[in-house]
Amino acid sequence: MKSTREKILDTAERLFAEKGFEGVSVREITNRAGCNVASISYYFGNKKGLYLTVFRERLTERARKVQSSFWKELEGHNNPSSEEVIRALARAFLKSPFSEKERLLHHKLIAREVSRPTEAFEIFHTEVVAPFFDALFRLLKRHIKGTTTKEEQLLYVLSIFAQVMHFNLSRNMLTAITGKKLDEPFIDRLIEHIVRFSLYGIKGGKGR
Amino acid sequence: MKSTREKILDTAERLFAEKGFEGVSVREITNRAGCNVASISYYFGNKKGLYLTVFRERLTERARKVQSSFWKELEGHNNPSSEEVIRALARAFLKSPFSEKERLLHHKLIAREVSRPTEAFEIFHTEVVAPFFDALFRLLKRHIKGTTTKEEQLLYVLSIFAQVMHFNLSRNMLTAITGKKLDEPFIDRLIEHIVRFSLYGIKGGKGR
DNA sequence: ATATTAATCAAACGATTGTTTAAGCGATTG
DNA sequence: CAATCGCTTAAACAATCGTTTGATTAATAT
Repeated sequence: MKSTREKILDTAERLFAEKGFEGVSVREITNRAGCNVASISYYFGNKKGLYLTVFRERLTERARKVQSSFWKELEGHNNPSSEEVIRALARAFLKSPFSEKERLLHHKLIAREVSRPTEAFEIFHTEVVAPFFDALFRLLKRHIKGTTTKEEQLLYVLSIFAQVMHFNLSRNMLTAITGKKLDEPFIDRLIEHIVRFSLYGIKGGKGR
Repeated sequence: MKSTREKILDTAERLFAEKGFEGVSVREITNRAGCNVASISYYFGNKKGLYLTVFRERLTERARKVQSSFWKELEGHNNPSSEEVIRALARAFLKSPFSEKERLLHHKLIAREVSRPTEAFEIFHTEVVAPFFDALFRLLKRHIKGTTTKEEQLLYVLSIFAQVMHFNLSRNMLTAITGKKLDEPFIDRLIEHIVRFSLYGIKGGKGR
């Protein structure tokens, strides 16, 4: 059976993702976790301490799994093409080894921090985002035409990231507009869409 | 001088965008607006009524301006190319006739509703999003290769929309990574990036 | 078995939440 | 002048917020 501490983290992660930091009360968290209110100050100091712990112990770890599944996709290809890199990137974020629910939860929490950074963002950025972008940059650099700047390469990665986030977060709008569920085969088509969508600048463009 | 009602709407719009619905108290709104707490129930019934009014009177109107600036870009071209449509779309969203601050505010409020819909989303979707997507679809349909499905065309629009939202919301991360401010010339480069980024599927792709 | 530590609990704390009340204001109307 | 109106106000409301307290139970060590 799970410890009280873990049950609180499970519940808090879900509720923070759904409603945001101010949208959830500590009592809702502890009630759903089946424990006492005082447990939060006992294990995490206070509410903000709980929130930061969710990032430190849950999000950064999950993000590392996403990244390792990215590198796994590229294994064997010792000089992957830009298309292979982009597909691996899209797949890693949209087909990471989590349940659909877990992935949505993960991206919601990140999206909140990205659009309104707190102390949690600092943790996440230095530990996860920055080193990954660095590695990605080195990987893409080789295939770039002469005129492409570093800024442009970074924008490619950010554009992919943007789509992954948005397609996850705007499920309601997405299904309302397309009429399709966001199920496995649709996600596969989404990935190929992102790849196709992303290749023009590197491969097909006629320069600026 | 502005009426109390308008001052409340101004302040509420800004604070709801910054902190979200639960993140702001009615007293913070009225204090900053320089009026009494009771004014909210007097003019808007309650807090939620104020939030919905922000969407009804502010966001939908602003969204209509964005759309009309999109159609203005395409004026004269009676059969615009896909590149022209995409550029007009990106420009309308990133260079709409608002201040930078106003545009950021606008997108933050929408992003919140998209990732966690309330009643406000229904208003916004039926009044603004749905008819615009319909018109866009008719505009793009002409240039599509044989194999492209309607789903795919919708994904193109959503991918552009995703980037606009993300580049606006993730300013902190964007400047942290690229080292550039999100100023006018950078936004111009962003628009061209989005256009280039978006054309492969329609023009350059070799099919599926 | 006893002493010590860890974990959980109900209850209460003061502060803040959204909302309502009733009195008061100046301007307009009869 | 008196009455009515739209509007603003301070004060109070119950409810909920995050946090703390002190007692009680469970687990571990001596």
